[in-house]
Amino acid sequence: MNAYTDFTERTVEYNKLLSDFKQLLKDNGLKFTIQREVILEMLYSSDEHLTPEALHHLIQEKHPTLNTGIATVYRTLSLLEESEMVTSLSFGAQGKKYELGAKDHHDHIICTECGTITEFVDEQIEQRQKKITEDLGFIMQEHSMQIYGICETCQHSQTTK
Amino acid sequence: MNAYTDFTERTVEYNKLLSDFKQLLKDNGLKFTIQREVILEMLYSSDEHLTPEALHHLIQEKHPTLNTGIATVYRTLSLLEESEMVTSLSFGAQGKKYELGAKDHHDHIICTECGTITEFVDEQIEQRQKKITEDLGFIMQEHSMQIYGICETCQHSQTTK
DNA sequence: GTCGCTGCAAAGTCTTTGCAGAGAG
DNA sequence: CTCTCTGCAAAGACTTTGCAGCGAC
Repeated sequence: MNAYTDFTERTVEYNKLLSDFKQLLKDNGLKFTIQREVILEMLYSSDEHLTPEALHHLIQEKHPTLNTGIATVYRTLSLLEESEMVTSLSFGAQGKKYELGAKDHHDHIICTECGTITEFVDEQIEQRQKKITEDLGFIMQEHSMQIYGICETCQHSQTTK
Repeated sequence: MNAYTDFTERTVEYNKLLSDFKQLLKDNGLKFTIQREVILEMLYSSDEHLTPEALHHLIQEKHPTLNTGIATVYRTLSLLEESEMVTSLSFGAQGKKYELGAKDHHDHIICTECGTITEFVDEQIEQRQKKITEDLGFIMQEHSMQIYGICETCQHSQTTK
């Protein structure tokens, strides 16, 4: 269904992520704690764009004994964002959502009915963006694009509205 | 310097905006108040992407006698946004910025050094977005794109950093 | 052992809401 | 006149911070 997900690579990918994270911590004299590991793991395995609150909920559900505080979630997300291991998205609604940034660059298409976020990449647009940036005299650092629309599922259930 | 700004059209454009706004209010049994007019006027004349707070400041500066409250600014912006007369942008940082939506569609390139926002449109990307959306089975409603980089001015003063 | 990390609760931001008087239609 | 708006202040939502004990190294 989704050509971009290759399950056979997940473990390898996650292990790399984890060791990158450990390295990052070591380089900065920070400690590798269970809470930090769990946050990374949840971000990785959930494959979703999570709000800090949703992430916190998920952690309490999967690892209830840890009794992780929301403050730790915020602190770790900030840490990960500063280190560019995760990216934050703020689409209109209140609050941010986070996703792992280790994945390849991609853009988002958001269903305005059900809120689902789908990812995509288009090489043609990528190149065009680069050109526009240069034409305007900028040095490009990053970019993001969102399309808002109604997904196939919601189109079909549209009659109920 | 900016090919997209045509000063001869500004008054006409603003008057249209204003009468659209009055019509909108009338259609919904709402009242046309000085505060609402001033908010629209400031949004129009400032040509910038304003935060509610910045807008409030600007209003207090230009129309100190009105003593406009921040709550009114928020209420009016929500009203304008619902009616699609303004668009809100949320680029990473806390809080939203607003811009008049009556202008033609455009995207944004943001300088990560000085925060300046430049607008642009690229027909090629527009069309590509449409195609992608269709390919993914979505019905497109709107879209937004942001490029982050370093503007020409900041590149030159980069040495000071 | 040391020094950073964590949970808790308190403090900050930004935004929304309730209310009584002011003002548009 | 009526009914919506407004400013004010209080309440909410989300995020950050201070602190004392806990745990990684």
